[in-house]
Amino acid sequence: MSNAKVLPVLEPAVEPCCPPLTERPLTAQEAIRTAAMFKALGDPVRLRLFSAVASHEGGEACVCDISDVGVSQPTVSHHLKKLKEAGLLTSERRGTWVYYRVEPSVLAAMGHILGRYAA
Amino acid sequence: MSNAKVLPVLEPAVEPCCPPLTERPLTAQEAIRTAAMFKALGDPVRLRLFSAVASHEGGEACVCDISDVGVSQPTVSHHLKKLKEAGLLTSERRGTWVYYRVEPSVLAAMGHILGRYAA
DNA sequence: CAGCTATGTTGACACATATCGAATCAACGG
DNA sequence: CCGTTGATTCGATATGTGTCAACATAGCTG
Repeated sequence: MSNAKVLPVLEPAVEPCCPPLTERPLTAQEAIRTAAMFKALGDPVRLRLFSAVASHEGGEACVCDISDVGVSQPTVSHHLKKLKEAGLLTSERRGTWVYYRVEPSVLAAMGHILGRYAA
Repeated sequence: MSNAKVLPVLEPAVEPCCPPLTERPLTAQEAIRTAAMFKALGDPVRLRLFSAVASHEGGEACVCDISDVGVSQPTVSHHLKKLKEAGLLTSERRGTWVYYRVEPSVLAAMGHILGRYAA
């Protein structure tokens, strides 16, 4: 028992977690956290889905708009779930369709971690 | 024999390949290319190794300086090879030790791809 | 309510990858 | 030239991951 911070999935790595890669060597904890964000974008299908949402009008898109990436519908759903778990996307059901939206803070954190190279 | 451009490892995806994720949906080709870069940083051990090199004095470090990440020496070598194949690091042998150095252009490309979020 | 469409979930499988031990290669020193 | 130390490669294995078919769920519409 003890504390309730055990569940890893409830912490989508949104908070400003880690310093730029050039500042000092990351600790094991920081590396696990940061790697999860990069890993989420480390798959071509996920990257295309994310890009489709990010570039869509209004910063959001329903699954029906973005599901044409060459894989089956369950696979699309699977990848969207991964992106959501990584904190990169949020979803909301409005009637028949489910809309996905980009979470800017996590992208900002990734840009921050890349440090001076990203500038 | 024929031409010498057969080896795939000679194309480390350094050139400015892709637009920001928010500009338009990535094509399949672009996504494969971009995902490879993010994937390389999507492992905690690789991230720690890369951070150790990036934050080391002079922007370079020998394997002996950074191999204390909790995995065996062959595993360290394996991950460094992956980072090199992704174009994130370059290596050079000087006497007994091998020195690794950050390739800034790839990091810049990643920052560019993150788009306005990284700023 | 019945049927239809849009998403999500489950189970299974093929493939990739992270890891280690052992062997090998490279440089240095006696 | 041989032994030592650092670094990579090889072989094997366990785990992770992407994928799809089948099924389940949610909401609209008649």
